[in-house]
Amino acid sequence: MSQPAQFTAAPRVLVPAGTTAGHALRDAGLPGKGPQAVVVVRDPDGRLRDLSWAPADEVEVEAVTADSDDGRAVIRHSTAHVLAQAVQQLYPEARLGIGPPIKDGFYYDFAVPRPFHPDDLEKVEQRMRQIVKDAQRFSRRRFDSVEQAREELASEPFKLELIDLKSADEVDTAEVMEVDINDAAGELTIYDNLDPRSGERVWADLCRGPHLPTTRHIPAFKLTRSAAAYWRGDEHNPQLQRIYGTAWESPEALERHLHLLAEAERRDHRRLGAELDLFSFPEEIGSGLALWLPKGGIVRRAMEDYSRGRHEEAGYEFVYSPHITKGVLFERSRHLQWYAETMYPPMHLDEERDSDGNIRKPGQDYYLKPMNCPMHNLIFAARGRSYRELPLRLFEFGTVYRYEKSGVVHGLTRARGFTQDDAHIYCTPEQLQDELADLLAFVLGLLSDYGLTEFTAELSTRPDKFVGEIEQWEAAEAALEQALRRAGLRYRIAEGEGAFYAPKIDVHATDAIGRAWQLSTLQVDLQMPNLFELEYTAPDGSRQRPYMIHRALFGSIERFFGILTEHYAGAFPAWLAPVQVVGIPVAADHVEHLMAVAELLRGNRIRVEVDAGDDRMQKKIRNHTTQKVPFLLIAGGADVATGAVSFRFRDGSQINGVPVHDAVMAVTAWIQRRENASPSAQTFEITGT
RNA sequence: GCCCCAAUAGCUCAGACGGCAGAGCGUCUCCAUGGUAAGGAGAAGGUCUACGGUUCGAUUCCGUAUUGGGGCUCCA
Repeated sequence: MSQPAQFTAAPRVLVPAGTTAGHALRDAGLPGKGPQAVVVVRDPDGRLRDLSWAPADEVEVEAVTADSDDGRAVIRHSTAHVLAQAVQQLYPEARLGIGPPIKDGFYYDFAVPRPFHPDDLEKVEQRMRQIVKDAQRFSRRRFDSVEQAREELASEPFKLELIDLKSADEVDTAEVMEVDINDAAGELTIYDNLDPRSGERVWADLCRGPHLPTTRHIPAFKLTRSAAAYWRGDEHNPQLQRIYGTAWESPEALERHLHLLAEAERRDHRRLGAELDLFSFPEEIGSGLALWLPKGGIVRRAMEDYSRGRHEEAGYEFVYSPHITKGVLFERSRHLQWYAETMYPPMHLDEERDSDGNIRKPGQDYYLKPMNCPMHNLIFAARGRSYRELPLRLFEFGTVYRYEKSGVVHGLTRARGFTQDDAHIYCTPEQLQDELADLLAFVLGLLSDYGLTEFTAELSTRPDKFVGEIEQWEAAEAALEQALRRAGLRYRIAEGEGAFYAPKIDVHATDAIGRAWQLSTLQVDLQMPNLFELEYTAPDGSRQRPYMIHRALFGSIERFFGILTEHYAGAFPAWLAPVQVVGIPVAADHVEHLMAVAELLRGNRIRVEVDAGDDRMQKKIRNHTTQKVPFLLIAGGADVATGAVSFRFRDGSQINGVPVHDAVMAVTAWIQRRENASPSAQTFEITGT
């Protein structure tokens, strides 16, 4: 069936005066069931309305279907109401917080005497299914006055607080909490859940809406977890118990989502790190401090080697700096003033006391470095600098230590000790624009070489806590934005999210299952050169202050390694794989032949092993496939006789009887090309017999 | 840092109103020499995370700590 390209513009329908949107849609023949069901409508002002909405005059509305973003939000929000009702029926003492839709689902916060246990969630979910089956009608009702609302919601302290906040206009609740309790006319509304037979009110919740017509219209949902969360996201407020769930336009869509979650779990780098012998986090070392095992070490070094080569080509100079320094350095950089709480506490050294215990010499505080930039500033200042040296690009794989709060540490992606691929570029004001544009192109190019190809960016501007002059900040922000435009990168502006000393660009990459990860960061720093009084001599002999660009591409090697592990689900491209080739003899007689092949490969710097153990070959294939080895070379009597080997790839495909010389050349070429695709009989262009 | 959950062999996990500790995988030994995802037999392997408490007796119950997980907050 050939059809012209479809623009999926939402259908529009005229709603005559005195009838409901729902009726008009039904008359227009739009579906009320299935993933394409119309769940709400958008009025001419762009506001979403219940299907029971009956406009005073004839209007044209836009149908919002269940499988649209807005449609899903309505489904999820309605499901959150069902969750709240179920919880209050099972635990009558539970008081309500808020229950907004979020990415992929919804949550609802409750004040309860006892936190929810996983078993409780099952009970709640069962009750929710009953409520869905009941087909309770969501019915909108407007309060006549704030007082009336206060009276009706007297037993719900958090709802009262919302009413107070809203009527005092203290906060924009829509912005702060992703929910709005006022309707279009600025009036308070409540949604009653009505029993379909008796029409009696079963439950009610302060809400702006809109909602599905009935609870029966919820196509598919599932509760996922419970956790604590602070009321209105502020850690000074009481902690509420939050229940998370997910809801979708169809059971199939829910299934797809759950499958994606399972897929993410399968790819979890912490799990793969153990299975593939890449790294470990021994308790004896401490939270957030990784031990790299030999196989992880190989991958890491391959990553570093390639990055180092690219940086060399791009004119970077390589430096090294100590892990520990006297506090005076970080006083000068202001880190001790602004970020002391995320630094490991100092080591107090060199103090001397007399025999009475009185301090004779006060000693020094030494700190582990949380950043490399102050060190690099000292390298810049090690001697006088000329404009001829600029841009000066100092690069270091610099290991830093940050005392992250215990709750945020997460595998390699958020560790306490990690190594930044850190560089600082010192340049003249005239060079800044081009340097930034080149840099951004360099960043995207390098990341692509590791197999990440989809990028977006974020421009973070001046935060509340900042140093320096506002005009300088604005100039730097403009320079960054210009670089983004020149790179043609899709970006959004994150107001106030810059570092205390600099605005920045963050580059996000999308992985194989569609998750966005923040990777690279570029910052234009105006303050460090001032604080360190950095200078270069200009052509006219005057002393000038350079600009400084901070940048890290991987962010941290640990983090990037973790992300790549998840991106490839542990099946690294051959050039990064810890073991690139394993030779598997059909029987012991064929070991010698494979040893000779391995020797040839090893001569080409290929990481190759021959499995001469006494497992059966089927078992060896299984073992090395599980270990995600890209090339398995199998040899039996036929191969030995003809001077050949047989390939088996990670996907199970095979190429048999390839002459040894051809096989060695092809594998070597594939790896030296740094091919990111996974080799298979289809992609690996070589013929057998 | 806060809330909840968890911790048993190298790994994944079972287990017991409180009374000598279990499986699979892995490891080691032997047999088997097998053409594309688990051949067979045997053995070794444990302070049941740590420290306190209750108890005749604690891996099991209680408390604290450590580490991990899910969130909140945070992420220079």
